[in-house]
Amino acid sequence: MERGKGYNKNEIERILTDLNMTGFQKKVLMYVYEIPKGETRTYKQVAEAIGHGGAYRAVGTVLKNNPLAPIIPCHRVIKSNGELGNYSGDGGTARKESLLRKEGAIK
DNA sequence: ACCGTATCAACTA
DNA sequence: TAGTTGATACGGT
Repeated sequence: MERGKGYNKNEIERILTDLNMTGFQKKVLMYVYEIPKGETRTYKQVAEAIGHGGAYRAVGTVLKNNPLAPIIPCHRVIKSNGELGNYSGDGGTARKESLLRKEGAIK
């Protein structure tokens, strides 16, 4: 059941608040945190899901600043074109592709 | 296929 | 307060 993170949605919200994150930042991070394994979401879809439809650019800005990189599966967020986009984590976009392929989210 | 423009939020000076 | 940046999207040429 537990993947080893040991964090709950409530904990994430508490941490984000403690980091002085704005509502937009928290919405994006929490939504991405709830993306199920094997599923991928586009930046635009995430933006619309949190109520900021056209803020797909801002979504990328948030993930780039992503203070919870090891706990939030930011690698599940891709471009609307089906491309992976970019990734500021260790290994860069190559790592992102590897993770998504491993989960079966992509071919 | 390539380039330019549109749009939104956060960061820095 | 204003200017710049950025892990994008879409349309026109």
